[in-house]
Amino acid sequence: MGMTNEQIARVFDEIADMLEVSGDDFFRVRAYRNAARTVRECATSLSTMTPSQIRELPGIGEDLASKIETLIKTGELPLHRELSRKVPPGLVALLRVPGLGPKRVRALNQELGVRDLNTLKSALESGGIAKLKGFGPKLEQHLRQYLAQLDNKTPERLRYVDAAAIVAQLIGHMKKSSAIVRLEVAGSFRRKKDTVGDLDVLVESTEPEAVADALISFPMVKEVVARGETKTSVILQNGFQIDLRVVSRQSFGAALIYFTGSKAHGVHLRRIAQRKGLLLNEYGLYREGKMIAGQDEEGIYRALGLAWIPPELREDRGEIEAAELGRLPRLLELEDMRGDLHTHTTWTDGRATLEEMALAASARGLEYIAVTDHSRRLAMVHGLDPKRLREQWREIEKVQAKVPNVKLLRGIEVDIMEDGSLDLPNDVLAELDWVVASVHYKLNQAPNAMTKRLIKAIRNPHVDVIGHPTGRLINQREPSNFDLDEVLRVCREEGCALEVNSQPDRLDLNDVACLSAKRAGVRLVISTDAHHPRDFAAIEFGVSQARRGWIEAADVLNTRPLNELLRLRR
DNA sequence: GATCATACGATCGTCACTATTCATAGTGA
Repeated sequence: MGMTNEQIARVFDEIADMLEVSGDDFFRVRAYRNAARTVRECATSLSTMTPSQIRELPGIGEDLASKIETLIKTGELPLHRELSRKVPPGLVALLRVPGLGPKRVRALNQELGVRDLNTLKSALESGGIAKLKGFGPKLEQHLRQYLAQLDNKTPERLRYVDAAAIVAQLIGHMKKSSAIVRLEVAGSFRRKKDTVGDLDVLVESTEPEAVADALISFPMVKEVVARGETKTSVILQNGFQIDLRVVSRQSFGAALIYFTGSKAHGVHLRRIAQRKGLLLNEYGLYREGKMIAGQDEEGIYRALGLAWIPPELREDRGEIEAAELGRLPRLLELEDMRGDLHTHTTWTDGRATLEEMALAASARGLEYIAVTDHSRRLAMVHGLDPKRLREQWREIEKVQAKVPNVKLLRGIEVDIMEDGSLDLPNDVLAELDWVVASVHYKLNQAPNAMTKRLIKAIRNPHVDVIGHPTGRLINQREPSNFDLDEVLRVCREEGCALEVNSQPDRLDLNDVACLSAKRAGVRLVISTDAHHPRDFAAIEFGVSQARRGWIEAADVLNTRPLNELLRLRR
């Protein structure tokens, strides 16, 4: 049978969710969550491990080991099946509603028969929720607001990273077809937008039928919505749509421009073509009915008098004017990144030891990393107080001796308190090589208060950079509201940098804010916020956002060699 | 459910904030 670690982890996570709303023992729930995490992070496939090796994993005892064995052998688990039968599927989703946890969800279910978002809505309409034990008028009001906001939300777009995972599988599958000469994924995916609504797949082929068949046989496909001569559309099990277009070699470049977009970019290009007495469409660039370009993008841009424009810039935010003048930015490249200035270890909520992180950084060829664990305000992750921070410095010294080729900077991710003060005293901060200051709670402060809070932190001379400045979590949490221009002004004045956090659900600052920062003369830091060795790879996503924001290597502090970086500190 | 270790039974990351029960349960980071 065989199951991937991710699949096993998911079963355990679902069991934990279902046990939780069933009101099962909290520690049992946590045991399943821990196990899910262990399995997910295990570097070798559990299907290839012996039972005794599995038993040795931390948090996996006799019982869970045998459950894993059952899963690998049969692909399912009686406990999971039984719980799925007992617990309404929509009930688990209610745990994600702010203000609702296992206890309240259970109460809603037992007292009012609430099973999912819809029945919750009816319960709110018919009243009575506020009378439930543990519920009151305030909470009822919050729930109403939340549900109303859900209603006007546009359908969810996938995070770039999730789209990328689908693309990787899709390409692996399609490449097996010999009918495909060339394949490119266009659309917002190619422009590296932080979220992707659907996939536009462009294929060069002389056998459109065979290419369509290849797409339709992709295992994730749930439904074929359209099938024509050159266009096929399918919907995947997760609701994501893929549009396939088969084009000829001579039109490939024109189609690539057309389907990469953005729409505004395309409109602007066609206007330029018109001005020159040309016609641009998805098949090519024509003069008096005769094709003069179309096979590749460069040729079309050239014929329009433009330099080739990187997809990340194609938003009609001035890139066409810049291309006309030969003044396109020389965008930041992945290879420009020399160090990572935001990382965590097992001293707080990291999942790997300082040594493991240092070795991973070395393996990736990084020149330096800042070890920036949390400060004490984040009690849940056992945030560092001055005493433990100093203890960490001793370990940094020891690990540095073992891993000499990556410079380990003594850092902190210090919490910005509600009033803008910092969670560690200045004399301690003064001893550090690198200080990231971040907001982790009370993210929904009024805009004025949040602006003041950030500015006070920026004015602290020890702060090098503000971490994940808006606090947004893609599809989960809105960015906090503050006056970005004012914050940028003070950053510029104080020489404080802003972070582009590369975690796939943060990407914070986003592309537009990167551009604003650049225009305001504020330096950026692109970091991964790595909690695990494999997180270092996420730098790719931060770099993409920065590229979308016209960022060049010179705009980013951690493209510099170490000595230059330290000199540039304020 | 795992772990530790008085080898059975206790312990398992903490703390601040919110709403309601105004001292405490529930939630969230």
